[in-house]
Amino acid sequence: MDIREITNCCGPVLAAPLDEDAADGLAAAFKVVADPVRLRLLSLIAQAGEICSCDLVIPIGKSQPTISHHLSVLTDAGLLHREKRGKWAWYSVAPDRLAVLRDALGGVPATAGP
Amino acid sequence: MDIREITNCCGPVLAAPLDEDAADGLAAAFKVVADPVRLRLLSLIAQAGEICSCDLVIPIGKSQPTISHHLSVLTDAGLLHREKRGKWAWYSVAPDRLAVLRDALGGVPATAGP
DNA sequence: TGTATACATCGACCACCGTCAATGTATACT
DNA sequence: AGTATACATTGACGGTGGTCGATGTATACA
Repeated sequence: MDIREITNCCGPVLAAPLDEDAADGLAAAFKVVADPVRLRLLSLIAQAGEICSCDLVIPIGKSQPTISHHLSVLTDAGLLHREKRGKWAWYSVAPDRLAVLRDALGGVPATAGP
Repeated sequence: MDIREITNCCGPVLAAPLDEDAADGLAAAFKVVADPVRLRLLSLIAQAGEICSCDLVIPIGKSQPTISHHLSVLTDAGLLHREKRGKWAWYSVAPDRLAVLRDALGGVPATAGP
C-alpha cells in the first residue's frame, strides 16, 4: 500500500469517522513503526543523516538479511530513501512521511459536537 | 541534510538516540494503534464522547469477545478510560496518551485551546 | 430465587511476522 | 577471468497476535 493514500483520505483518527479501508491503511502504516529494530534504524539513520547498510548491522546487532528486510519495509513505506552507489546502498530518512503518521494522531476533539 | 530540519519537524525518534529499551517500549505503544479494529474503536468512541460496549459490537462487525479484548488492550495502554455503571461499561478516550504517541513522532505539541 | 442481560475470561485455531542460514546478484579490484 | 565485497532474496522455523465459541462473573428485575 502507499502511504500517500492516507495523506489524502484520512484525517485525524479522533476527529473524523474512520471507515474500514482507511483503518486498514492507517493500521498498516503504524505497523511499520511498531517494531523496535525499525525504530532504532530510523533513529540511527536520522542522526547519521546518510548511512550505508554496512554500518548498520553491527550497531543493531541483527543479521545482515534481517537488517536488509527492515530497511526494505521502511523504504517501501516511504519512511526511508535509498540510493545505490556502487555496491553500497545509502539510506536517509524522509521526515514528511513520519509527519503524516503524527498528524493522524493529532485530532483531539475539543468539543463533543458541532 | 540539515539537522534543524529534523529537530523542527520530527520528534524524539529522529532527534535523540534510541536505546533498545526505549525502542521496545515505543514499539509496544505503536503496536496498540497498529490495528484497524482498535483504530475504528478509538474513532467511534471519540465521536460519541462516551459510549458503552454494547453499542460497539454491531458497528465494528466483530464478536463481543473480540471487542472486549481490543477495549482491554486500549484501556491497558492508557488510551481509553473505562467506567463501570451497573452492568454497562462506558468508555471514553484519554487524549493525553495519544498525544504522547504523536509527540514521539512529531514533538509538535497540540495547539491546546483554553 | 430465578432469569435475562452486559461484559470479561478462557482455550484453541490460524495467519502473520521477525529472524537467520543459505543462496543469488551485482559491483569492484587484481 | 577470478576473487572478494555489499546487498537482496529465498526458504524455513518459532513466536506472537487476532479471532471466535464456550464459559464465567456481576448486575438488574420480576
